[in-house]
Amino acid sequence: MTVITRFPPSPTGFFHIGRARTFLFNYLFTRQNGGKIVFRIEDTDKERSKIEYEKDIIDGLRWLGITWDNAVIARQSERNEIYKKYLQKIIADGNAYLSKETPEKEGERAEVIRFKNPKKVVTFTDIIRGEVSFDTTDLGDFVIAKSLEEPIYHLSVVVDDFEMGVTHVIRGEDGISNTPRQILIQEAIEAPRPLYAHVPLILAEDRSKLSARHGAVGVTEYRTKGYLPEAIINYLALLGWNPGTDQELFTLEELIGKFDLAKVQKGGAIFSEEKLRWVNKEYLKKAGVKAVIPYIPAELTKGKSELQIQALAEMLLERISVYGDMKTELTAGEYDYLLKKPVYPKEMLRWKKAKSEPQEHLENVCSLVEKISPDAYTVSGIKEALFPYAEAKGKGDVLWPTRVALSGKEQSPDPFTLAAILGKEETLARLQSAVKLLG
RNA sequence: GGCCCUAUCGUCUAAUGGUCAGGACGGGAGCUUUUCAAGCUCUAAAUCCGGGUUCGAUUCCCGGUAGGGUCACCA
Repeated sequence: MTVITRFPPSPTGFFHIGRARTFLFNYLFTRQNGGKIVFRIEDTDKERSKIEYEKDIIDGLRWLGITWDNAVIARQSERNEIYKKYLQKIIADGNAYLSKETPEKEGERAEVIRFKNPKKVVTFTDIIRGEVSFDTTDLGDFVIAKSLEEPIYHLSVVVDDFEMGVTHVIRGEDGISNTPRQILIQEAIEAPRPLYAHVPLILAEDRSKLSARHGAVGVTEYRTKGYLPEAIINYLALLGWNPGTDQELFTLEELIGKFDLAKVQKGGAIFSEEKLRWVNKEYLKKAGVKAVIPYIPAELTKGKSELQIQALAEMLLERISVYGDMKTELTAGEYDYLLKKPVYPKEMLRWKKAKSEPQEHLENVCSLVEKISPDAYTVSGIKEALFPYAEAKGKGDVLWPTRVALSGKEQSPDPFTLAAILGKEETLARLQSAVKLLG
């Protein structure tokens, strides 16, 4: 039996991180079984469906690298003829009927189509949860369409899943209570019952269902913040599933190989951006220095040579978890010393444990820097030039004032890195200013 | 409230009818280092409660409690 699953977003909101994980689980399960995924836009609600949401979902999926298999995306709004056919059958069989109503809200109809509830206990097997039973009596005769031309979600889903040959319905736990009425409709149209798997919800800090009121929940927002798609995939896969080993970092291929739907957790999991940041940092390290360069804010690279940018990128990579951190820290003034000449009290130039005066050291450092050839003016080249002197005179005595002269800060990257980023000319200028300040 | 689902460190989770209940993030301490960052090492921290079953339950059963989901002419 070929596995067929589906991505059935309703374009009534931006691409949510929780939906992304549900799609990911569908994706992993289907790929490992050599199956097919049907992408289907559930836009039967014309008022709430918006093209911008649809675009956001598709863009987000592409960015994450989650693929589907139908070249043309199915669209429920174009399938009314099909639903109508099934509605007519259900009515003809006596399983549904036209019902007179008293409209209470705007837009409500005086006549709708209600399903004739057989009032029985429905039991289905959930791959994640085992047997689940519902008594459908409490559901009453629920509405399945506003008219023959306007089906409601439950009807269209069941018809589509049947027509498209869906074998596995993998969806969020919030869909579990929809299952009994959908099974009832399946039975009415004589469709086989797919296998169900209800994955636990992603929760906010307060353990409620993660939603827009909890801040960043859109995939696009994480993309804008500078997260790597691989990191998000990796983190999301681990939220509610694990391979049973200590491994935490996986490629998509590894996930496809190791994922096990039946081992998915039953309880909801709180989304931790803290941990996502850690995963992302691991991926940043793998991507390396070259990958950081395009993301460095232009203010920091302006007028800098390739060697300088290289040193800058190395320094930044060590300090960030997400590319967007560079922008955040820049805005916070974290890198002001790279943008303008530092201002600091001259006492700062003296290391608190110093045994000698900084002025002479700074003068000597100046002349050592002077002698470095342009192509050796790198972090390691500068270190090579200065370190023997620093070791001879006391590392703190020499390096502390050098670093402060370049950054004007108690805490900053090391002086070799700073010198390489600033460039020879600026480095010398700053060292000379420091000497002048002391003199 | 009805119905459904769930319950191991703060968080994500592993494990077994018998272990010092393991790992990761985050926290704390230390090492390294001119400072910061990074790195390394160490450390604190959990089986919701009450009954059973059992020689023995975190694990199996029942009850409670707590949390979540869902109860549309939305999806």
